[in-house]
Amino acid sequence: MECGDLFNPDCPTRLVLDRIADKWTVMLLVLLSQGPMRFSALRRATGISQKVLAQTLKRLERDGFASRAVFPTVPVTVEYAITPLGADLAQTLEGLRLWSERHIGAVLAAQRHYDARDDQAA
Amino acid sequence: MECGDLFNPDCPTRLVLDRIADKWTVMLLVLLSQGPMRFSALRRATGISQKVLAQTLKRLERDGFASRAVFPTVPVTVEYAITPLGADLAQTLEGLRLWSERHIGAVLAAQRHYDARDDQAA
DNA sequence: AATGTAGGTTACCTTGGGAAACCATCTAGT
DNA sequence: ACTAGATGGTTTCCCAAGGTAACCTACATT
Repeated sequence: MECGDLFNPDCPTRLVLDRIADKWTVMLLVLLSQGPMRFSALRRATGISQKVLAQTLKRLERDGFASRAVFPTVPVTVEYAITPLGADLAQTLEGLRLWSERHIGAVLAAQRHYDARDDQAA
Repeated sequence: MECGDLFNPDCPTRLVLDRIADKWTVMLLVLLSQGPMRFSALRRATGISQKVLAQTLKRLERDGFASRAVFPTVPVTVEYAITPLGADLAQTLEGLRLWSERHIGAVLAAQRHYDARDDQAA
């Protein structure tokens, strides 16, 4: 049942959107697309909690977006790298990052305007 | 403090990503970019719950992505339309929708592969 | 009077994220 | 020998966000 229709609630395409339309997923994929990174480097770069970072990386690996490599150094080194599929997605997500950085001013202005109007009503 | 650096945890750009990297936001903006829609039409098209739909639409309005118009018909008609800012964002998100629909097969295949490997280990 | 429709709000419960502690393994320092 | 420190997690607990279902207002039909 691979209907390919995002707007059918029973379509598996929705599952894909559920996964990739997530702030941590976006941030990790954009980071990994710049080069492989280790667990603690990802943690420091994003500020994500250890638990959720581990969960999110597991999902990225399961979905075929990232690969996990363990090097028996001491202490152990675990490196996460992006896959071709993940790189393809990251390119799409990069547009989202650029949009955020470019339009944040407009969004904050809209919020101030909305909140001011709200105060009048109250 | 509009630093414009997505990877700084204290940067307001993160707030923007938090809002737009959300599955309901993506779906609603893509829908609204095709034309204005009423509350219940959005509800039927997405399957989102009434409570969360109302919340998400309020946020979209506050962030300047959508506008709300009330028509005093009976019963009352409330129409949501996309704004220029929202349309700009929706164009970026449309890429995400297309990606989901085009690569769902690869993702499902990766999941099957991962799960099969997992079964062996167990 | 009862029912239906549109657009919500409210109460309640369950799920998921965040903070902090713990753990295994090895090395370096004293 | 003992302690501290780094890495990559897992576990525990708590709180906020999401889902379900019931209710509400206003009017119109039957």
